[in-house]
Amino acid sequence: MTDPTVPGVLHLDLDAFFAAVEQRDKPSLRGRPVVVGGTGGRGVVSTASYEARAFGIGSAMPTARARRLCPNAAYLAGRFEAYRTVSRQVMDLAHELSPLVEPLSLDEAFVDLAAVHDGLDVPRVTGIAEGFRAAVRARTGLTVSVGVAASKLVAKIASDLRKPDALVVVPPAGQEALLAPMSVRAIPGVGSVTGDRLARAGLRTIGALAAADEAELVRMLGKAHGSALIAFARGIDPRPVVAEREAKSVSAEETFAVDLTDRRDLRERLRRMAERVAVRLAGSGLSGRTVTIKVRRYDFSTLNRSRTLPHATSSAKEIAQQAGELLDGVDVADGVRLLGVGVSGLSEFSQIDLLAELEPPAPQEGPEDAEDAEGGADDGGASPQPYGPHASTGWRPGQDVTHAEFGPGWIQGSGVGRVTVRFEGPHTPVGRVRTFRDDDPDLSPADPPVFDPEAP
DNA sequence: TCTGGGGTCCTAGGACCC
DNA sequence: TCTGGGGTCCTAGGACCC
Repeated sequence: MTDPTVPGVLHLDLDAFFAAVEQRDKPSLRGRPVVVGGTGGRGVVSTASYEARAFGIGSAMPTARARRLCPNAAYLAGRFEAYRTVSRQVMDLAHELSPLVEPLSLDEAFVDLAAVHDGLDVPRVTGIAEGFRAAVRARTGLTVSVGVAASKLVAKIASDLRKPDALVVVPPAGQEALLAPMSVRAIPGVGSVTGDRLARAGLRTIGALAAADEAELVRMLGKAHGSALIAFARGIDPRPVVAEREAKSVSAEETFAVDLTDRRDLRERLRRMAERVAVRLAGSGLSGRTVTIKVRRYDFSTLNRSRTLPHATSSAKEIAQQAGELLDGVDVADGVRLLGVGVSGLSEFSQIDLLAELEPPAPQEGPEDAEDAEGGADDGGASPQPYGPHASTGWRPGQDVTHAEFGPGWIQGSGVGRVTVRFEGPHTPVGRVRTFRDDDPDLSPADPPVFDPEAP
């Protein structure tokens, strides 16, 4: 439980994280608009650099619209391996402040300072937070915004207040004055639907919400949301910082470049996604009892179908089998734009599951599955690929590569049998561009470049 | 403008059990 | 005959977050 009289909760939020890593590793992109996200026809923006935001580009915007707003930005597919490495470094630094670190995503976390410090006040937490921000910059070359307050709610709002590269400490006594005039949309958990509902009831600011009638709010938004929201508005947030939350589900999904209607094709894609889910389950030593498929249709309407097994599984084959049967119950004739599969009801891997994985496949499953696999493989080549030209060549914009003669670089673009590479890295000057045939044997994918904090 | 991929949490109805 | 009360599990849908 957090102490409402002490500014003991720190929230950290890396600035324009994915785009900032790209600009760090690609000198030619520094100071320029950079957009990381889906680069295909149906992609959306994950992160826009501040230079790109000046053009009106923001998260969750369709990339096609971003391209119209700023055709000259660099559009990159994202390098999650590199982002994970930086994230780990930042979380390690957070652990030096307190063992109680609660990551929310790759670029955000809460840290419970009160868990290790007594007598925290504004000057003390300011010193701690500035030291942390300096350490992040030195270790990763990136800027991080930080908010410190007496609760998670206010710490998170504070970190967002003067982004980028800012620290905001909210003393408990200043909390009410800060919150009252802010829009209800500033509260995490109030999105467009809840925001509109509140606005229709005349509740636009946190101050107005704080004075609202709780029973009415509960009627409008439901028990949990209604009472939590009014408490937040009144500055009451007793949620503790919780380290190491356990995963509740593991899933994979894919939006297709073109809506699909062929059942065998869909089934084969579902099977491949089931494999990815199974690999990740096994990687974390988990298995689950409930298999869910997600189907988004041509008109964006989405449905889920799930089935709970008497036992937990992490077998790709079994997940694919269950998912396939669930898909049989869904009408796909009008076109499917997204398909996904997930496993929930997770538990730690049991001995029984381990044995089942080691045993040969049950004989009665054999023939049918073999047929499916063959049909799917035949089908694969002719089917529409996700995200057009990049997927077919294998080169994705932003991807790290190395060339036998020219060394390390990154893919600037590809198409019509050619690929353009810029040869530079985090500690080089802006590099030169060269174009190759996209099947040039001298060109190969590479690991992300290593950022060296000691480099000049 | 036309909407990704990976998640979390909540609600509500029905089955089933005691 | 005609109708309890509570708890848990399952399924489906939806809001929201980064």
